[in-house]
Amino acid sequence: MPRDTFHKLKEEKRELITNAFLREFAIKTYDEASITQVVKELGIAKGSMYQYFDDKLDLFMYLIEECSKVKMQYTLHVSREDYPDYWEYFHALFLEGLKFDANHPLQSHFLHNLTQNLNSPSVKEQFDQLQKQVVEAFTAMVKYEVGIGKFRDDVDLDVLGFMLYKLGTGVQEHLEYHNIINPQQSIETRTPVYQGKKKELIATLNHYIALARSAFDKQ
Amino acid sequence: MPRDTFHKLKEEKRELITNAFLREFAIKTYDEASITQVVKELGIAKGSMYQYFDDKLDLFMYLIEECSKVKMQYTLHVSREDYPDYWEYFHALFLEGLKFDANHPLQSHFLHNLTQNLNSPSVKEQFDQLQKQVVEAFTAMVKYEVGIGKFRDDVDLDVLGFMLYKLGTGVQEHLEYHNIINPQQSIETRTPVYQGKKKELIATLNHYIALARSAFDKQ
DNA sequence: CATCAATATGACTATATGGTCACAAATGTA
DNA sequence: TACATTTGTGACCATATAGTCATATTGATG
Repeated sequence: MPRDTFHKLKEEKRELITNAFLREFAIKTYDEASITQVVKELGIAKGSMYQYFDDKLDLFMYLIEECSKVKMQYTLHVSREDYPDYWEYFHALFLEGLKFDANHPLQSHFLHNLTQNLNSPSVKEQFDQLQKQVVEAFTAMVKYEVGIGKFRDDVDLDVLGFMLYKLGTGVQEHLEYHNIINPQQSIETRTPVYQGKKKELIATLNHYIALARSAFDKQ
Repeated sequence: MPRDTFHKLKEEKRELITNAFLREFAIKTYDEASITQVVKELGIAKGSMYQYFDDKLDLFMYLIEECSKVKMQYTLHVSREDYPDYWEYFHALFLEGLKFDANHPLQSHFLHNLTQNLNSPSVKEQFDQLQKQVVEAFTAMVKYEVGIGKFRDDVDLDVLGFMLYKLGTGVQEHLEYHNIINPQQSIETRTPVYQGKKKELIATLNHYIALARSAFDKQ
């Protein structure tokens, strides 16, 4: 948690600082990211940062929380009940992700880099915790779908849940792997990751959904 | 590539060195792994290491290569033609992996840690290259199965390939996530990762295969 | 204006490590 | 034994950064 001092800052300065660090952590590993550098860039003293945050990890967690909040505003709009089918819901979630990316590129960049970022041993614990939350959310969804007879019931729920989680991250990784999106480059050019790639994303997403339907749906 | 000096070493010493570093890289990130420490442990001079290898990366790549060779000896036994069905072949590959793990725990540990290991920016390039090889291998398999009419042909080959790749890594990650296996602990106790967990592995594997059959097979 | 608390500052410390290099030891050769 | 070549050695250097702290600055308050 940031200290009071940070919250008391003028909004402008607070955002300047937040954004500068978002940028740093968006292109570097947690361990690589240098407070010294960013602070120099910002023209503020390093000591000040330690008046705002307990330490590097505190700062990092704050950034995660802020970005998550912003993204939530988008995904919480989408509600399962509005869709007759889980996969249309799943699809809709991705579209919200697109909006988020377009409107908040910096936050999107940061979150894109998070996976790699979090492999640093220094934040492994935090990563495991986050991952657990996400997997559990997916497992809960699966459970619901099985319950209402939409998903198959002959496969372990945990397997379905974990696979659904992997499916979510898989689409993005697929697009990165095939150079359709390039988060690193997008960060440099400060453009949304999916700018001009909406069609490609949706096409790939639909392919994955086609596979997933066969795998998950009760036949 | 290790220097000649290294190859000329007595086999015993060569293995002592190799094993010590396998252990180090099995429990730490590439960046975290400390040559200084291992060398101290081994009781040899740091300078000697630089007579054996160009640098840290050279050493690391050597370890990858050695372990891969050993594992290959197992997986190359399995041939697609001996199975009527891709998934039985897939299953058989995992069983060979089990044998490898049981007979070469150290190498298995190292390879298990490789994924996390390779997220260090210092070796990102190497990781991408390795990943590319693996994904391409899977994509080739998929292409073959589609060709002989076993796999569906209405989904992009790249999607099938990438998903199959994810499936391979997914089973292991699933077991780790659910604490069925614990590579870190296994390294400490120097026991094979899957020791006493064969049944669990196979059960989970079969669940994933059940899903995959529905997803990939031509109906 | 004077006083006190909250902030800002940046030189400095502690800490590690990859890699080098001049020199020592060992091994081979004749 | 005398010489040459290959190996082994470990003190040393360059490098970088998270975090600290005594001090200076600012701002509010009466």
